[in-house]
Amino acid sequence: MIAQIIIDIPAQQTNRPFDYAIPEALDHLVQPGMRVLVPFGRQGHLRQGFVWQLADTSEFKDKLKPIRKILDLEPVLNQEALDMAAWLAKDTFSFLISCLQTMLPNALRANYQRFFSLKAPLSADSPLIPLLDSPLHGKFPAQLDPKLGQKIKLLEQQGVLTIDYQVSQRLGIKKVLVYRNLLTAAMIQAQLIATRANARQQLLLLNFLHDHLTFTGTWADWQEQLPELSRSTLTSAVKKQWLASQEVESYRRPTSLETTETAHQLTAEQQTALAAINPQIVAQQQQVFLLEGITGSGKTEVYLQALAEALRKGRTALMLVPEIALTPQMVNRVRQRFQKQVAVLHSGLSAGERFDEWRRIERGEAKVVVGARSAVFAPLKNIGVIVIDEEHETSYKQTEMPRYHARDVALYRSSIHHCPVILGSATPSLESRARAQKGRYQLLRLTKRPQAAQLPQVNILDMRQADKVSGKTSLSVNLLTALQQRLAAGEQSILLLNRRGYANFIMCRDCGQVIKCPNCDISLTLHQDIQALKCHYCGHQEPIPQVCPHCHSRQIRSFGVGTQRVEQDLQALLPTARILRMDVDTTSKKGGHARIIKKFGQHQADILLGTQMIAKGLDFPEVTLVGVINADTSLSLPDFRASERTFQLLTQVSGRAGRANKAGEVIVQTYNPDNYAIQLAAKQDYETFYRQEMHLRHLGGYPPYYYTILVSVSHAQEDLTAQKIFQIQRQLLPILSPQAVVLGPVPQMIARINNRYYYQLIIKYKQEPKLFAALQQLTQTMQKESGFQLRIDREPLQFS
DNA sequence: AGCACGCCGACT
DNA sequence: GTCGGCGTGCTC
Repeated sequence: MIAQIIIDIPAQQTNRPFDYAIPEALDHLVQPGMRVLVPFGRQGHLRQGFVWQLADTSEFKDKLKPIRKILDLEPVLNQEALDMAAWLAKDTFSFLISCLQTMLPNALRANYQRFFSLKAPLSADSPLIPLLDSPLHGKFPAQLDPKLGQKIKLLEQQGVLTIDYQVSQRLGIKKVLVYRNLLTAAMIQAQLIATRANARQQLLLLNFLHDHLTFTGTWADWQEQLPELSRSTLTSAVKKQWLASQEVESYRRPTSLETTETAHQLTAEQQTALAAINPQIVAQQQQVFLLEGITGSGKTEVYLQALAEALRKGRTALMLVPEIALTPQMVNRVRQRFQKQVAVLHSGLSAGERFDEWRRIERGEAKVVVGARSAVFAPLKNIGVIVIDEEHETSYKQTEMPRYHARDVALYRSSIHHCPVILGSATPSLESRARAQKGRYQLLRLTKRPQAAQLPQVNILDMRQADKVSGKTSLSVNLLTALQQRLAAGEQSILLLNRRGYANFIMCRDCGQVIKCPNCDISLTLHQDIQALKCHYCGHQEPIPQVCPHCHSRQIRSFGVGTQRVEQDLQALLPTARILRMDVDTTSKKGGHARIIKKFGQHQADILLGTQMIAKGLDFPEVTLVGVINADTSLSLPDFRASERTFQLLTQVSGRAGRANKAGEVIVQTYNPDNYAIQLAAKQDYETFYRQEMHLRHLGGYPPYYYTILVSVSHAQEDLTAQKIFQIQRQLLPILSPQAVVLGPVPQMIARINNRYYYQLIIKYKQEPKLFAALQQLTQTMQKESGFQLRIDREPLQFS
């Protein structure tokens, strides 16, 4: 037998299977979907590969090398997954190997170790005895004897043992430090006197210990009780022997919720929606629903009851949520409904945690999967319904190979599993809404808020006329006054800084030169906190210069509004306000995002200041004011989706104000008060926006009236890059119909990144039967052209 | 990615 | 003559 194997070659210069001989010892063990180690190249170095297919013969019959080792006793990818990989590779012009790897948890891409657990002790003569490290637990040796492997597999089939996998790098059991008080009440009194009055944190800690002598917990637990406490105070307290610290094993899935939640009473609209969806789950029909519901209209309840219906029918369910909306609040709500049947996949998990969840899904222990983009590949069997919440979110599209859109993958899977798909949003993408218009999707609308909560009062503030706070160009007196009022009333505010297409750069006032990245054609961004200039494309970093590098003038200043700058200004204007800043800088650390949200949710701050990420799916009942500092910066982007993005952002952020019993107010500062996107977002009027925007897309010949494909080439030499893109254009033009439009070739908006030059062209088309094959052909030929990189992006969300 | 093969210029 | 620079192509 011959095994055709997709090999993981780092450079990914090849996209076809390689044939290998199956040694006799592995004869009936090798199956498609298994990972194997094979010798590759002249040196015969071992590489990991996926068995793609089995075959009887090979045209390389005399050159065949044998498979060296199998890494799985059961395939990690079933036939459905392999077929999906083939489809995905073709659909996104990607390499098969990259598709196979994105479908697996990271842990399986690297080395891992295998263990087995026994249900009962083995008999003394069992060949597995040498592998045991405890009576019921054994370890696979690095080089497993194939006969032994066969034996283990047989025992697994008989249910005598189960096989567990662990990642070798993460093999160490996760440990956390737990701090425990050592002081008695009397000792605390003594220390309180002995400690200097300006040692604020230490006094804080002592006072807390006085009232909680037995308090024990991790750093996170302490911080929850004493938000101001720094970690170093705890460590120094250990040194002074006030506290003892101890390493304790922590489990990867600590959360098991005691509380349960049952289904809510449905509104009439929610009932109508479910009455349409549920029969399709029962009938196993591949029907797509577009659930268009204003913020707070209870879309989630519809999802949850649809998931429940799938489970009742003995099927599984998949729910996709944007990464940013995968908050503990959100996850807990699903867990409370479905308890242990839920598996959660998100980027906050370590490789080990993620793998544990993946295994639970694969074994069928978890029947409901909640996760971000890549969870669409979750190894669920017999899917009954797929939900995509906030379906318009751009984060569903992956920006690297394979450039898939989770929505398209979901539609593919629904056709295999014969199940309905629910796309939900308050502001659907025009593509989806247009398909609903044409009847390809069924439109379901939720227009009312259940608890009769009223929509917030939205005021559009014309910044051309408005009084501005003296010395500040970005803050109106109205907004400042409103902030002061909330502060006085003890209520919370959210401030959105729309930073899309807007950054903080440094320019010389004498010669007008902007400081740019030496590797890329882009200005460097000022980061006040680390006192450095940073390139957001290649990561280049340099200190802030004192004089202009071109003319040596001292008149170099920063321009633009950054969150750090606004935070400083606000703090100066509102000295008593507790301001929390949320942007890439403050959330990059693991869990930083969740920590800020938690802090704000517990009302430990008065103002939450941040970029787009504060707009998504957060629910803070105490917030009564939402301010948008610059509504229109995203309007001026050279992107036909600029209005759509602005509308979505403003609609979402406006929905954040006053959701419970308190009335909310929204202040939108803008230089384009008459713009339709801004006007209609203020009214939360999606349908009118949809019609108007569709009209403009029609006039401009943009999606959803046309499909788009971006073809981009890069090379270290600019002239070669330009030549190549024109050559590609000449190749493609003859096979295109007269209806297709080719835009470009042009240099990319940022034409040089990391010392590579980028040129692109965009094809707009309706129906081009020959185009895909030609592009497929192009990926093949370009592999042979060294130094060039080709990128083909179907339906790109960013045209740069 | 590696690594061999091969074509060219510079050197003991 | 021969050593070694790196551009090019292959790996079942």
